[in-house]
Amino acid sequence: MASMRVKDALAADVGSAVTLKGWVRTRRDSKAGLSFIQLHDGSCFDPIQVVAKTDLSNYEAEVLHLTTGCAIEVDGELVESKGKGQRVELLASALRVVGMVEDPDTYPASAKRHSFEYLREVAHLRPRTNTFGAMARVRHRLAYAIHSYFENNGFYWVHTPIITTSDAEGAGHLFRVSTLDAMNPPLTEDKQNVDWHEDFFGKQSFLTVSGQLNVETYCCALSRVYTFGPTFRAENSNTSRHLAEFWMIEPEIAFADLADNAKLAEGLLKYVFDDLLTHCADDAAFFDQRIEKGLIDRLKHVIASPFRTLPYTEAVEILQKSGKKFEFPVEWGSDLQSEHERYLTEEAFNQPVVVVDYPKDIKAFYMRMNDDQKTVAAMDVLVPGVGELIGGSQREERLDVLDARLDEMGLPKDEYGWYRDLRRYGTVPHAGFGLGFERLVMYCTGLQNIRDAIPFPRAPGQAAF
RNA sequence: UCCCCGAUAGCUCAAUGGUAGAGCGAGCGGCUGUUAACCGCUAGGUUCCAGGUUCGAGUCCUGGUCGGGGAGCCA
Repeated sequence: MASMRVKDALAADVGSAVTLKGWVRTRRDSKAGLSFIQLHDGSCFDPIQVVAKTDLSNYEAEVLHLTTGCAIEVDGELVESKGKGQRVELLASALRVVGMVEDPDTYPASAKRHSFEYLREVAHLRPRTNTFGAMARVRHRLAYAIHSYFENNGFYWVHTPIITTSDAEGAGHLFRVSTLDAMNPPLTEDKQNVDWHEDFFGKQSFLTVSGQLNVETYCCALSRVYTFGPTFRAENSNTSRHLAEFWMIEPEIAFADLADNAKLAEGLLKYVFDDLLTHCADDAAFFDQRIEKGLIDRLKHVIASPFRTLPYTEAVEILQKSGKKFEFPVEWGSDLQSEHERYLTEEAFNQPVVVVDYPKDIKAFYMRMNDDQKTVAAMDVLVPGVGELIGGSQREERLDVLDARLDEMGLPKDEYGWYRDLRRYGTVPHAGFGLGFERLVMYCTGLQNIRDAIPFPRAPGQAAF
């Protein structure tokens, strides 16, 4: 008897003899001499209906005691369902209990609605629910689609380091990595500081906040590269859009400018949205129905719309002339707030908008100076529904300009030795962007809290499981 | 980190300062090719923690812990 996934069984021919293995969602008994068991194994959104009749040897002893969460194996034949709601069902010839629920009365994820807040407290069981099973599958498919897109377009995946010794990337607080004894660290001669020379790497080390600077080096050799891995921010920010540990996709392309960068972002987003709607149709339908109405139409709208490029300066003028009352005033030189971004992409244009050429004072040192000496070649991709999804830039490839920017921002040049070397030995215009993976998952599922878009969320004070 | 809100049964929530309640889930029974079924019965509580006010506190006050929403920061 062939062991099969529920997903395949639901599509298989009537008459097939199969074995299915999974967990019980619900059990309903009929005194006509049978029980209906909804069995799921995570292979797809839908469970399959198992029909267990009283002639099973363990019907009284075990089947009638199955509750939500029990693990079972079922041998049987796929038959046309006599009831409504499903094409086929599994008529059981044998049912083996693999793992019972110890105390059904206190099973934390019973067959009822639970709040997302509660399920975060039982993160080891939340994948058994519709929403988090679907989230996990969508997450997988998005990651797969991202790799596929890059593979199809000649990119190489570069594994940038998790541990770095650069403490001057300027992207928030870092988590320290150390093997020193926290209770009794070695001190410098004057006893005023910890002597980091004694630490594992001979200097201070941290968890990475971005793979960008590293991936630029491979970009300037392999031409088209990307990173896809975890990043860490020790910011004490407690919001529905921030995590201490999150995954980021950072492509980097050589011999390319900001327009090429925007085109890449557009191509990537459209590809992964389309792939998701094709390959996770059942999960997408669930999110569209139960989490955010109109989700699928929103994604289709992005797929069908050209992305509009809009210089920051024009964006500010549009916002100022909009007559719209914003909580924060709009003026040239300050960063766009979320409400401004939403207005531009939702009301002003109703299409994805790529805002480019931001004032240099609000952007990072490595972004390429424009000829006006006031703006840099940075871009934010704004999409209807959430606002900013991607941030990127053309990188400063001219060493003298880069050095001037480092000086201007008070950053130590000696910390950027290898980064500056790239500009001395065959420098080339290049560009890239960062896409927060969990924010992409949020956008594709409608989930409102980023902690529900990752299997095991890490946030200030939260690292159980 | 700042502002606001909250914490009562396994879960979701009620309860004017005066005997702690319901729905779901669970157990038992009934009924039915059922669809998060339906009907009945039963069990289930240190009302987040520590103080305080009061004849009396789930309720009011102070402090703490945890959670949620918003802001800042960003991806």
